Amino acid sequence: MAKDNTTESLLRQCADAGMRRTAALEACLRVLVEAPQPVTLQDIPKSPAFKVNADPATIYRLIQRLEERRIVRRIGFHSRAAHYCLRQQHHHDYLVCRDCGTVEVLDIACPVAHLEKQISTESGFADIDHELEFYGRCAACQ
Amino acid sequence: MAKDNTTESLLRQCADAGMRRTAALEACLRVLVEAPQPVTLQDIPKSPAFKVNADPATIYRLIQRLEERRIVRRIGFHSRAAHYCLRQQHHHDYLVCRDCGTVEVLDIACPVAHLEKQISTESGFADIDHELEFYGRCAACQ
DNA sequence: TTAGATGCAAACGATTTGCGCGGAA
DNA sequence: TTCCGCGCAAATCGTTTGCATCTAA
Repeated sequence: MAKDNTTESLLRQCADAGMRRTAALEACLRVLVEAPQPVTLQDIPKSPAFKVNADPATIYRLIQRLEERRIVRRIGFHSRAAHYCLRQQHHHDYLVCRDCGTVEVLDIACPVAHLEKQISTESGFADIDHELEFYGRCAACQ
Repeated sequence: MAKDNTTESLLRQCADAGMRRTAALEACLRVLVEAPQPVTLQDIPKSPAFKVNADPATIYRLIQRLEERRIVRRIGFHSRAAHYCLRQQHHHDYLVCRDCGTVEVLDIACPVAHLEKQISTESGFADIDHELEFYGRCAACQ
């Protein structure tokens, strides 16, 4: 498979936002498109979908630009490293094991999306989104 | 003011959980009791409520033990440093500015507490709690 | 007396930044 | 041709750990 449509459309979106079309950018986007769950900066070059060489600093700066342009979303979890996923994908909430760090994507209707507008009005904050994670001990760690 | 009841009761709780009653522990607890919002490890010794000298490593290990005993809760936000607050205090959700990092405590009934049991049943995870933050741009940063 | 706490200093891991070269537009 | 993006290397920052000493119980 060369470039699937999704990666291609993201690349166009990046170009429209003033980013140059480089091999590293394309590789990062492809990893994000194929990732079943949020990835860390170190995960990215390890993915088989990442077919070029790139310096960690380059990946860092790319993701930073993608985040500024609101193409990717940063997620905290509780690990030392930040995780990232595409905003274009459907919003998810997560279930994380506090012992082993396993992340599961929750398949529930997000229960708080409707609060954003209300909070925005009451607080004066703009561009509100949210992050919701459940933490517990997974079956294997109990 | 010497030792308010809250700090004193936490100290007892710690003793019951096998921790020794030390000056550093008491100072940490007092800072947490008085903090209007979650604090970082570096914030703790800067607080006027922290009246002794203590090494960062000591504070780190104290908070770690308090977290293991589930006396304090860790919160991610998106800053580099983790934040901590007392679990005994009423659970809160937060509104954070993505530009300046300001944290506001949200005064809303938490909309997801009731989901924890359901998620626990469906996933096999135990001891579930959650973290919910809204991110936006505060009035000053717009 | 003695297991748990502390201080000091060094190790770590994940970014984060400065700089000069190279390639997309 | 220009300016953005890249690799390389060094600097930061927030922990995290090893070890010898101290002290609450």
